[in-house]
Formats: sequence, C-alpha cells, structure tokens
Amino acid sequence: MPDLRSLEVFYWTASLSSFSRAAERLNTTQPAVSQRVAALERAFGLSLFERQARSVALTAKGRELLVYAERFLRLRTEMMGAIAGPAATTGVLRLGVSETIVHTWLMRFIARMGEVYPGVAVDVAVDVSPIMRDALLRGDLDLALLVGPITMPRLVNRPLCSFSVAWIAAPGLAFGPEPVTLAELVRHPIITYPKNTNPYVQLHELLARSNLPPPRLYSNASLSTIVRMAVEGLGVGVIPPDTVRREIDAGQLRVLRTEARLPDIGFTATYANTPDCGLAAAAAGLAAEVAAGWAPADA
Amino acid sequence: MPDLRSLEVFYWTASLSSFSRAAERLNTTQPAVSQRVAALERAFGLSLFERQARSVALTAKGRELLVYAERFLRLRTEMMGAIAGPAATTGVLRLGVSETIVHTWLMRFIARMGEVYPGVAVDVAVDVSPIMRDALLRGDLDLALLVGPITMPRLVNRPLCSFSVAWIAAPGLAFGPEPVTLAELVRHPIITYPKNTNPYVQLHELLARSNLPPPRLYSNASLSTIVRMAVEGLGVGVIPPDTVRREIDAGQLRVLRTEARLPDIGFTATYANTPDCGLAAAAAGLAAEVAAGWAPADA
DNA sequence: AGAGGTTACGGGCAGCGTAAGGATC
DNA sequence: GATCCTTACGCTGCCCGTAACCTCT
Repeated sequence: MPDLRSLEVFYWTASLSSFSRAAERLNTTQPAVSQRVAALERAFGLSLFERQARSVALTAKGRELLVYAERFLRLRTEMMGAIAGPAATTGVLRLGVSETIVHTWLMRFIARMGEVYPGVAVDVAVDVSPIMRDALLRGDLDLALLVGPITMPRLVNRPLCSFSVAWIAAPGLAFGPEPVTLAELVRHPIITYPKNTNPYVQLHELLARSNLPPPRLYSNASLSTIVRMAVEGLGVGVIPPDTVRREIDAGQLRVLRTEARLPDIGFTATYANTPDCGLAAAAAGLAAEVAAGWAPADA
Repeated sequence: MPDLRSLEVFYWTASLSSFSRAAERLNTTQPAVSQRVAALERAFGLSLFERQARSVALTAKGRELLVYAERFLRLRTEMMGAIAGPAATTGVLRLGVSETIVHTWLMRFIARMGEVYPGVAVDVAVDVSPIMRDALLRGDLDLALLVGPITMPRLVNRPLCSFSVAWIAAPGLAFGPEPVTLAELVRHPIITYPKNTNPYVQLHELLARSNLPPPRLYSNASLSTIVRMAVEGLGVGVIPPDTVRREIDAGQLRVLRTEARLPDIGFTATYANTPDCGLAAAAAGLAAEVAAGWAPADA
C-alpha cells in the first residue's frame, strides 16, 4: 500500500521529469527516489515512467496517478493547515525579498515568523524581482516578497502594500523653487534601482516623455548604497520615502515637492502553487498582516 | 509528517471509540495503535482523544481530523481502484453468503474472484441474512450476498438476482389435481427456511391469511437439509426451484403447479460504506456480473 | 567521457509485538 | 479484580546514503 511519501516522491519526479532533480528538490539522493518509484511500480503492478535514453516520460497510468498524487498532497497541505498548530510546523522557508521590503518591515515579518512558527527556519535571499520570479518558477524559492503581481498560471499573488516613489535628495543639494520642475531635477545625477526593475522602467518612461536631455542615471542593485549616495549628495534619489524614514527624520534627506510624480510600486507575496505550498501560503498571510500593520510614512 | 497508515489507525480508533477494537479491526495489537495515535498527537502538537476513565472520546480537533482521515482513506480507495490492476490487489475478503446463493452461483463467483483477484483470499461464511446484516454493521464481514436490500445509511446494496419461490415435493407425495390448492398443500408438513428469514415470514403471512389450520412447519437453517427432507418425502419444500435444478432434472423433485404463489426473494451484494471498502465494492460488482450471467431456470 | 538511472550493500531507525505498569470502575 | 490504555524493551525490516555499475549520447 503506497504511503504519502512515495506519492510525494512520484509527484516531483513526474513534475520535473527527472529522478535526480526530484531528489534535489526533496533533499534526498537520486537512488532513494529511484527505489521509491520502483517500489510504487511494484505495488501497482505496472510501470509509471517510460525510461528513455536521456529523459523520462510518464506512461498513461502514470499521468492518471499524477492527478491522484497531487490531490493527496493538496489534501495533506489542507489538513496540516487546518489541524496542526503553527507551533508544530517545522522546516525551512526559502524566502526571497525585495530590498525595499528589507528597508521597511522585513524585520517585523521575520520576528513574527519566529513567534508564530518557532520551528521554521527562514532563509532570506535579497534580490530584484525579476530574478526572484525565475527562482520561484524554478522552485528555488518558496516565497518572495516582490514587486507584483506576477500574472502567471502557476503563481499565487497576495497583495501586501504599496509604496509611493519620490524624488529625494540631501538638504545641501541645490534646486529651484518648489514645486521643483523635472528640468531642475535632471540637472543632478539620478540614483535609482537597477535596469529591468519596475521603478527604473517607470522613471525611464517619464524621462523619455519629457524630451529633456538624458540625465546621468546611477542605477544600483543595492538600495543601501543608493541611500548612501543620496545622503552624500551625489545626486537625486528616486526611491520610496518609506525606505528612508530614518534619514528624513534625522535631516539627512528630504522629499522634494515636485510635479514629476511617479506611479506607486505595489508589492505582493508571491509563491508557486505547488501541492505542498502550505507554509508559503501561511507565511504570505502573515506578511500581509505585517504589511497592513506597518504604518506607512504618509499616513 | 503523518502518513496514511497513521491516519487509518486514527480513523478506526475514532470510529470505534476504542483503541483495542481498532487494533482488532486492523489486525494488529493495541499498543501499536496506542503508539501511532500518540505519534500523531505529537506530530500535530495537540491531543486528539479525551482519555476518560472507561472510554475515549474525540476532542474538537480530533473530530476535525476525522473528516480529513476519511477523505484520505476514500481517496486512497479511489486511487487503488483507478490505478492498481486487479492483479496487484491483495488481502482477505470476508464474505458472507446466503445458502440460496451457495446452491446457485456461488462457485462461479468464487472462481471469478480467483481469476480476477488472484492475490485475494476469500473467507466464506454461510448464514442467514439477519445474522449477516449484524455482522456487516459490526464490521465482521466485508461483503454479504443476502436477501436485500437492507435500507440502512451505512450499507450499500447492489442488486444481484431474484428467485421465485415455489412449492416443491418428491414425485411420490400425493396431492389433488393441479393446480394444487393451499388446503391440499398444508396436509403435508412444510419444510422451509428458518424463522426471521424473509421466505419464512412470507409463507407465514400467506398461511395466516388462508384461515387454514396451522400446518406443521419444519424450519431448517440448512438448505441442503431442506432439500434432503423433501427428496425423502417428509413434506413439501417451499424454496426457490433454482436451488434444486439438479434434483428436478433427476426426477427426485418436482415443482407443484399451484395458485398459492409466494413473492420472489431478491438478493443483493451488501457492504458497509467504510472509507476502505474498495475490494468489497469491486467484488460486489463482480458478483453482479456473475449473477447476471447465470441463467435462471425459468428463463 | 559524462550525464542519468539502476543495482548492491551496510547502517540507522521507525514500528511492531510481548510483557509489565497504572488507572479507574 | 477486570478492563482498558500506557510504557518498556528487544527485534525485525524498511529505507536511506554511499558506491559501483550500466547505458546511451
């Protein structure tokens, strides 16, 4: 009689079309996967995979079984969510985080995770959203707090919060009378997020529409560095003020009043809709709570 | 992470409200059940049963889990039916059979079971329908071929065949001209099924309506013995002719033409609707096939 | 030769059954 | 004392990981 573990192994083997990738995903060895699948085939008295030269493919019965395996795993996820107390949940959550979140409420979220799920270890990887999107799809991340939503059939997006983007500069930097015009702004270098991120694209479009001479753009993958550069007066930062509340309060930076408004950036907790995404879904809920409880600067 | 076996053990423990009865049902020992339940409670981080003095009762979370456990077991049953070939099915089928079936097509059914499910051992117990009904409800039988249907929420009935009931006697027994009247019939002792069986009750009602003097009734739990007594000329048998085709063909018995008709008795394959009734349901289907393929005498 | 799956083998551990313990009626 | 569940303990057997092997490109 097959048990849930065997069905889980079969599910990933079938989904990834590979014994070794399944082993990797399940934190085990490839022979262990081989044996469990072989045991399943023995138990059912039929073959589930077509072992071809360089690849494995499901047989007809294998495709049927895959449906059942997924139903089993989803049922298990549902059961664990409904029955087991959070304290009983154990494991690792591979979390991807946009740096904007790091500078706002990530620490509160991590702390809440530690309180609610004391048995869960959170692996945090900070990166830009497109990279995390790929990592999610590859299964290298369980959950990502990123600029979203990402409209993809296999991804679930849970809205978190929205940040306004503003022009920010050190008090010493010289500008015309407020509201500052875009022409005034671009006389300084502009420091912002890297290319192929949402804020960069928005800024680029705004500048393109303006017919102004192309400014110097210092795009930087590290928000901390952007802040540091802005504080040093190297240019005008285009970032959410929420990420630099401390510096604003300390008088190191100020938000420029200007007509050159940029659209808000929305963040979502996004995870792959696998049959075993229980912890990711629960953590996404927790993130939504923390994000809602975190009072934005303009409130 | 709980496995299916643990959920199965929990299911029966909860359903039977007893660790020891669950152990009995699962063909294991009571400490083994105890340990698995304890392990489940540890895994979920909560208690599932209220251990009171003389009885165990589910907690609130336990009742929730029971629903999931049943869903898991039904899903497993469905999966095994859909995926595993019959050849892979192994185990024991505790089959209860009405003696009428024994005398008609039981052997064909047993043979078919052996062909289709070579890995299944069939334990046959012959008894009257009311006893088997209780055994089904107690879980002492997996499947019964009996006089049905039995209208009960926990029982599934699958119609099999219907037998006419006739008056049967040895050729030597003296009667008036045919069609024989009921008054003629009851001059001989009447040999039939035991009390509290359907045919006996039907016969009793017929006689009660007739206002005739009460005849001698030889009720007998063994159909073979009834046949033997009828052949010996000890009285008139009231049984389905289908059960004595051999004796009729051999001229040892004959069906009396009479107006005193008795209603047919219908048979069903009946089993308890437990979450693990896959083999019973499949065998019931097989029984229906065999019953349909068995040509009744009056055809 | 290298990637990917299978087979062989040794060790660890979970789970079972027997047996003893404890609580309640 | 009887019944029912729990705990203790030794054992079997499964399952995993390492390593060697096979096969196809």
